[in-house]
Amino acid sequence: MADYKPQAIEKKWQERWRDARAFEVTEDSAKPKFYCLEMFAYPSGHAHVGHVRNYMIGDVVARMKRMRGFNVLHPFGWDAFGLPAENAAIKSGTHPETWTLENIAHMKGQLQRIGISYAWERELATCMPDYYKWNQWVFLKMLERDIAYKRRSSVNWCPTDQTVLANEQVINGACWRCGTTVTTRELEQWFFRITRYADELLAGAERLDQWPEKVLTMQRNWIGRSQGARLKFDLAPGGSGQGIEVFTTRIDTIYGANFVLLAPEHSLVQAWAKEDPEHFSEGLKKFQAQDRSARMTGEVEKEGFDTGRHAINPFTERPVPIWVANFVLGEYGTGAVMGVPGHDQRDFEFARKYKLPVTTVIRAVDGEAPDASALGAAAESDGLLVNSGPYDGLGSDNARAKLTDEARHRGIGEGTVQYRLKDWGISRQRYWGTPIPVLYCDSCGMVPEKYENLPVELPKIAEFSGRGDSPLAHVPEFVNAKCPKCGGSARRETDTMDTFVDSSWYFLRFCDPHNAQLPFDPEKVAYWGPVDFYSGGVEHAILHLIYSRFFTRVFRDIGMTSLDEPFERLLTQGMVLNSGQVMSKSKGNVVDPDDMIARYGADALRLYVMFVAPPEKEIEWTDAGLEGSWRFLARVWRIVDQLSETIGGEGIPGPDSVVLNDEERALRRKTHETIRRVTQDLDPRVHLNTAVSGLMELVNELYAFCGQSRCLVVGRTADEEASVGVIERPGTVAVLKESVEALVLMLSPFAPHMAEELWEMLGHKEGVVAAGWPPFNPEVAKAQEITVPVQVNGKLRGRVVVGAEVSEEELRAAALADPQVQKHIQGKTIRKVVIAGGSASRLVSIVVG
RNA sequence: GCGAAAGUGGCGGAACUGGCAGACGCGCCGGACUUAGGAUCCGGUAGCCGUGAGGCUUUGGGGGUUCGACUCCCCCCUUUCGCACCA
Repeated sequence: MADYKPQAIEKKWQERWRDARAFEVTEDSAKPKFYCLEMFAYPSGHAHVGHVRNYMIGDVVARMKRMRGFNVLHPFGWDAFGLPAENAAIKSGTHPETWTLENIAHMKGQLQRIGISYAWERELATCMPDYYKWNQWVFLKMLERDIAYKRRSSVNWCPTDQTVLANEQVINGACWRCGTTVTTRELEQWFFRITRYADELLAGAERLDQWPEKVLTMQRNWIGRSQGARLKFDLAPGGSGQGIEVFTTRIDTIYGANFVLLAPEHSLVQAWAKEDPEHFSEGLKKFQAQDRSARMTGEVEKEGFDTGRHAINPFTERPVPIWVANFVLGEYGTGAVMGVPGHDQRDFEFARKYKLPVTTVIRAVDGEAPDASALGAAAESDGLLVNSGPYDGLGSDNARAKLTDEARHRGIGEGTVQYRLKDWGISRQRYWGTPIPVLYCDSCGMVPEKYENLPVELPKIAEFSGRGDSPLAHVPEFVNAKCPKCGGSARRETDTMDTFVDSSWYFLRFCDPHNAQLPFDPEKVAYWGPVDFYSGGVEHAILHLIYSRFFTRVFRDIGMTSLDEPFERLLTQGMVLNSGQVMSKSKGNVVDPDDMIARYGADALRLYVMFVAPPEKEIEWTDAGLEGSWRFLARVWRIVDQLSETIGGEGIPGPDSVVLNDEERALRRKTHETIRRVTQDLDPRVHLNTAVSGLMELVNELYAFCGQSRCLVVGRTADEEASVGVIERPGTVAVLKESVEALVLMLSPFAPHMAEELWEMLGHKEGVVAAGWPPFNPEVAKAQEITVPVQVNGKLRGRVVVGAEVSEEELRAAALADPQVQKHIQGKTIRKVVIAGGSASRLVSIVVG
């Protein structure tokens, strides 16, 4: 008998897996494919338990699917470009590449010591030229299709990180990475036209029925589709050529539009400010002092000033004043809105503050016309139109259609759809990213780099100052280049791409990671795609997951794949907390997996993290819980170790070919019930915690069985030990063998090293994958006798034991005859007897009165 | 403010489509084994009443539907997350 010593076992199997290239795969049409992926890692240094939980979840799924006969692609890689590497360079002088590669080496070791079954030959790092070359390739394709374009625009600027941020990267007005309040800058920037796919991304979300509803809702809100109309207000007097176009979703309230509001950034405001600088600079001054993010999030009070100009409401044909208001956003819609104080709360507050008239033009279908002034709030619901000339009496829906039609006929407006989603700004003024492959030539203007010149490599030497322009701009040998068109002198673009570009298609590259001709072979992606199971943190609900859906469609449109959606099923795993807080170096509460492996082994660590809570939920780290999992594994080890001599031999007859007694049959039933339960919990449910508890129950049952049948030494007195003999009954040997083997196989996705070791101890030459998932036999799982609970007036009063094939009449008679039940029904009238449930859960419910 | 999810023993959590609430584990209590055990094996463990058989109460609170509700419906409370002037 040997004690359970995880460290030695784990090392042994990790070496074997590596030497046998056990998890490498190729396309194989004989097996169904399964693409299992965890979000790849940013190589920040050391992975803590919170990071590796995700890889453990994916590994259980991958290993289980392999055993169930799937050809499983389970790759891993590194999201290796990004700011922390560059910041480390500024701080310590280490080159970003050195820093990144060292971190990758360390973290790879950590993952290998946890025993994650990756196809390491497919490993990729986005900072390598053979990867980012294809970022540049896609960029050029996007340029050709007008998906990539450059424009000067007002952009989000993080003063700490000294770079531009995409809208998706600004959280509550602050930088997603460092939390600094974001400011604005006017810059020439490259954009990806993700808005072209807005409708498709929205519609596609409807079909993602294996994604968490929460993530889909967040994406829908982010895309923010609004159906409405654009409508032109002419300027008064004279209604000269130029007017003000507004966007509204409530054209049904047009007769209540008593003013027009312009964003301070609106071009007309800028023009008028030139004509009348005194008046406008006075008004605009207070907005300039206001924080942009505070303005965006509505923290500042609604304020405005009168331009002194008027516009004509195109339906009432009356002049209305034009005001500038701080709550109107320049970048949404047309930067101008119509003010309907009776039916829009913001406009109402504005009107009240500046004493502008309020008109009611909608009344409730079954009520009076509400008076917003009396109400103290705008009546924002739909209803029936009043005070609206020829449109009086129409419902809001109907009126919107009619008014939009009328506006179109008159050439002053049209129905339109507006999105909150904006094009994705991808220029970053940083070094450690993919160079944008374009040049600026004095005679040819902007010229894309030629495909054959890719990759445009990052120069090795760069100065890391942390200044607000790209470090590449200070490397003359990079900047100065020849124009690909005319051969004259040209300057290279010195901005690099947002690192979210890298992660938007890496899952496709994994299908063909060493392809030197193309980003990937379309046939390989056709075989492996889409990702069947994708897991990662919910913090990527919008950023990475919407960009990836966008990129997949771009690859589709350039003919590289027929996929629309990249990820079939998404699991967002919960975080690991320690002392109630997220693990972080600064809080000093990180748990390093290597420390836990040194104490309890990787298998116990994996088992604990999988068992303590469902994968989606956050968990609170406890050493005691980990120890409990270790105890369970040691318990499995002991029983298998002790039984291995008896059940590990050759030529043992199976349980179908020997006579079984009641106890043996019961153990067999429990074994098959467990197979059914654990299988379902893993696939398709991914309820990993209950799968583990199912295995624990089976182990408890095995101990009880062995205790009774005296075939186990553990826990006995010295005297008793002597009486523990050789197991004589062939039935006992047969059911124990079946049960223990099923246990070891089902445990193997969770505790792969120990399971392989035990499997070998049981006399098997080939590993657990070759053995396959244990088969479930419904005949064996079926109970011969069942215990049926009996309720009287809804309270549990007794249980009757009957044959599994009992008829309803027999069951009713047995229930009524039960002495416990009798006590509660005696002398009362039986009103009703309900026999409920199918074969799985039966119950008798008696109603007396 | 709007939207979503969730509230179950001392703790983490189970209960698949309305059918035996508290599986499994942690912790705690007891027993066995033992020179000893923080090892191991066995047992107990929601609360209250009762020596016991058993009874009553119990899934955030209140109401409802049903033979039967952790599960469905309505109201309220709490927590977490997301959105937050998008016209």
